[in-house]
Amino acid sequence: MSNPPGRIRDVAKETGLSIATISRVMNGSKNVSPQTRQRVLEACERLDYLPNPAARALSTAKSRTVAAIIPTIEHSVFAKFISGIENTLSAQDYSLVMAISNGDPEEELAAARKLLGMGAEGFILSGAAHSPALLDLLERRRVPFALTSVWDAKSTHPTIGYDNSALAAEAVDYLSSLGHRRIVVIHGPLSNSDRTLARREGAQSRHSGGTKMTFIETDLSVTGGRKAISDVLAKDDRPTAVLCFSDVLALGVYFGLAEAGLRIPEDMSVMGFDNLDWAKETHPALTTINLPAAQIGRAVAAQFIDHLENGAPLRSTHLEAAIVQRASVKDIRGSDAG
Amino acid sequence: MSNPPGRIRDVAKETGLSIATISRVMNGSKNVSPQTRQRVLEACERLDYLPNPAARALSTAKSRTVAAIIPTIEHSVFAKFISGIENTLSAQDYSLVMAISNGDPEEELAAARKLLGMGAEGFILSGAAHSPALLDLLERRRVPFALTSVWDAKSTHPTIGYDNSALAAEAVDYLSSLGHRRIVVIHGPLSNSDRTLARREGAQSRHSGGTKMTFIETDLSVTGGRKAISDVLAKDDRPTAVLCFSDVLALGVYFGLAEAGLRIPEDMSVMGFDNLDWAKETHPALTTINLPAAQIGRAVAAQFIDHLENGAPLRSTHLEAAIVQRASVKDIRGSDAG
DNA sequence: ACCGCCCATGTAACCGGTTACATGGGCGGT
DNA sequence: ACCGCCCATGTAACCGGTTACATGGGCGGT
Repeated sequence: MSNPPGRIRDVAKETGLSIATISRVMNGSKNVSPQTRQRVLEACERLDYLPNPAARALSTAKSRTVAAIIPTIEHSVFAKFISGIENTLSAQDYSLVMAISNGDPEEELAAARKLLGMGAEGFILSGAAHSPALLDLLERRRVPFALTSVWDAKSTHPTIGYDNSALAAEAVDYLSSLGHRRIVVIHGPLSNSDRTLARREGAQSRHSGGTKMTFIETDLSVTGGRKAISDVLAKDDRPTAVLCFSDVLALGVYFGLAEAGLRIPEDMSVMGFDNLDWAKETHPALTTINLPAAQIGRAVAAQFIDHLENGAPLRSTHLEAAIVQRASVKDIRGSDAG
Repeated sequence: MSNPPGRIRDVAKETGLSIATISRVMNGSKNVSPQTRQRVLEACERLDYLPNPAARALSTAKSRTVAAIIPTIEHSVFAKFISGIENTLSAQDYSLVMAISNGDPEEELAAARKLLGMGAEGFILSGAAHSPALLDLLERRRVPFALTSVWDAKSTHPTIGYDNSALAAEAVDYLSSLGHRRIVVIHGPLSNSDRTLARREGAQSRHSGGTKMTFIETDLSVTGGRKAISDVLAKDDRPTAVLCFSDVLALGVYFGLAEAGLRIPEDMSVMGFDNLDWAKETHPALTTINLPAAQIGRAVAAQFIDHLENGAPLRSTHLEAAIVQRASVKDIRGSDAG
């Protein structure tokens, strides 16, 4: 029957009403009599009518599309983040268009142009560092954007996330409080990851007194973590604890230590960052920092909807992240006081 | 200057040309003189002009939007798959809209309606089993779709992926060939996952002769794998090999065996399915089946583009998946011939 | 020198919605 | 009984592109 998808004029014809009334029903306008509404709804059902989103977007000048650019989707933290965004957006009939930047500001800029060309009317960016050309582009076009997975009260742009620097400092404090004085920090590439940089700076801020801290940069992967720990083991001065700025790296450390015949936490303590699903299942269970990735996704998406529908300003929002104490860090106070 | 985003009529005014010519330049039509083209391009640059995608979609009746529905994005295999789709699509200025069904056909149907309402003109579905209402909906609206991560020559719909049943059978054959006669198969929920079901049936098809096979259904997570293996260890009749229908489950088995003080593969062999990034880094390195997730994503996206642009039919495509032999499976021929 | 064709460009209709404004029927208040 | 207001509904312009068809200038062939 309706070979080309039903159009609003078909529904009007079917019901004997005008297209304006059909449109009012579809948009939940109040000035429609209940009988008419009912009649229209039935006709829509019969004709399988779905309003054409392009036509709607054109006449309302609203695309109901939000863009997100993430460095990678293969890291679970970002997958959860995207999933949180997607859920919240689609519940309000918004679409998400996303792009993957591989952490490269130039790729990010190119992706943003594409997404703009797809009608995105809001941008969810990851991290605090971006090409000035990108920020300029968005500002010139008056497209709102937010920086996520970071929280920085001093930023001139809205930031929604946690305080990477403070969390890393907290992790070091935690290890110190349990008597660890020789700590190796393993982290992913600093280039193009301001979040990693912030964590490193936070850790470094605790680099005082009797604590010796060494930083190792490696690939952000299980492989990277494993490589890093084998380098550590090759040297003489072994740390008592390894702090990884991602659970993925910690998993590599687990395998590296297992291969070397070292036990966690008896021979070496290991702490992660992320609290991925499996972190509680490792052997021993991984002590880590719980990052609320899905929650950030939901929060930022909700803010965008509120902004686009009601003009509510985007607000910087600090989400809590806390240490989850499990079994991979040992209290070595007294036993090894040096 | 251009507070509202530049429109095609602004560019026309700026260059003294008509909107038709501007449109021709933007679409790469051949009948435009080089000087004019140049002049238009410069004006577009100056005015920061990007064609309004809604207007374009409305007048061409093409949204350049493809939908993908996946059961979850938190499993790396799907994250890679989506990433493959997204890359290929965006290179041709198509957008991806995606939804997560949690493996529930009703949620999938609801999501599909939303995505249709967002203008999707092609659907990438996961697995072979879907609500009849969904298939009916898509067929009635003449929206093309493909079933992915499965390959079934007998399906009436295009399937793009690997043969889950054959791969599982191959895995069992491989274990048998190394002397394993008591095999436990650990898999995720059968309900709503025809892919898991196909694998189970494939394995079962080898349930002949002297091989004893036991199937355990659990959550598709590290936790699930760990729970399953601890149930196995609690019983008397221990298997010589554990085949997991996901690397994630295998990781749980690794931790469960480590906790029980059992060594892999000396005390028990473990085999996975997926070949996730970290599989080569576990200790011992995991023998598994390499599923070409990103490749499927790229292949299906490329087919959709070709279909939507040139009318090329969607073709069922069989992608190779092969066993990756690493160190987690032991050859026990001779040592334990019973 | 002139005719005709081709190519670059323009005109205007159209895609399918939304919404400001117009219209008119019915009901309440006097 | 009549007036006026309100509410349900309709008319038509508009959003910003694309494209079929129209137009006219210049060049090549005779």
